[in-house]
Amino acid sequence: MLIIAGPTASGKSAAALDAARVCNGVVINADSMQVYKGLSIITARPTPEDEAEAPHRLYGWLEPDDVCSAQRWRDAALAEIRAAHTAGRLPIICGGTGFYIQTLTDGLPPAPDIPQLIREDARQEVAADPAAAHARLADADPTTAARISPGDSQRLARAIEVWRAAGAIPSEVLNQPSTPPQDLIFHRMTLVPERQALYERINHRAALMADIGALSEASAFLERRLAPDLPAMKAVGLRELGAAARNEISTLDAIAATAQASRRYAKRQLTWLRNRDLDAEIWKTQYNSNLLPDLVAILKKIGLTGP
RNA sequence: GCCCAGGUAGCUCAGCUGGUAGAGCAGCGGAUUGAAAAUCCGCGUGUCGGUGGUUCGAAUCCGCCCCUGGGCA
Repeated sequence: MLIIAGPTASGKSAAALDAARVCNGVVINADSMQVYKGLSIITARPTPEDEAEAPHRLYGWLEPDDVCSAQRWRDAALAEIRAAHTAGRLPIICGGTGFYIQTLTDGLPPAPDIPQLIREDARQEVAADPAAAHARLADADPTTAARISPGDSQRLARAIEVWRAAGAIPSEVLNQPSTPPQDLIFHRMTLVPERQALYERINHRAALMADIGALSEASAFLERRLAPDLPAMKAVGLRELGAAARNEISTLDAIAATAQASRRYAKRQLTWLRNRDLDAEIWKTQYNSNLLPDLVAILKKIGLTGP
């Protein structure tokens, strides 16, 4: 199977679509926001026209108030990969959520299911007094506390909910070997555009989104009045574009804020790709060039397509 | 041509009476063990317009020059 990664706006989707056409593939989404319905423009999902050209999976497959997770995505992706192989198609994982892809390639240690009540309690405990929560964790589980910054509310709450749900400290619960799938061969490609060109592309794309209806998409989504801490509510630009739709801020300001948040996101992705995806083939790309010939050459080299 | 006001970080600007400079924003590096487009940690990145001078010492005082904005002609 093929994995195409890269920061936001690096051209992953187009590359994946090209690859799918060339070698009878099915594109499987590995983006934590594109999994939700109702966020197409804002998350730059492949268009219906794109989707008509090759099978696309795990795009918009969850309701907006649903909660995806690395585990959940991994299970679904593995099922899609098996299905593709059964159908004689090449699975092409495409997305910018490095953590999701890591759970696929490296596996994930088993962990307890967290009852909703425990999850909420843990969050409240951390919100009420982060320092005290961190201190309690440090008391029981110094190893885990040491790797979590006291200000990192998300990981702190996670550690506490595992602790509560499992009835054992996280360093014991999670310290089990993860098992990567033994029967899958991963061919990894990472698209890395030059930084300035990437930022320009991001800026341009933010303006384009507003032109093609991002404001009304955002306001329609926000009218659902979902809990603000649901994952889908954290899509870059959602709040800003919604505020512009309600005339609370100018469209120009919303575009600028969206572009800036996207640039910061892209920077974090690049950090991940640089330091985590060490066995990936790095593709230093330029936007004005046609990637297809290189892509075909690589696919042939690794035997994923005929002569 | 003359008179004002300015020229300090990528941007907007602070820097009192001389002791080789600091805020915000932007940016950069890193972490990432099941909500990751999330969450968190770290970092000023500088010919103080140029050039002479005064001084132990100049972003700061003085001369000349250059540039920008405004005003008067």
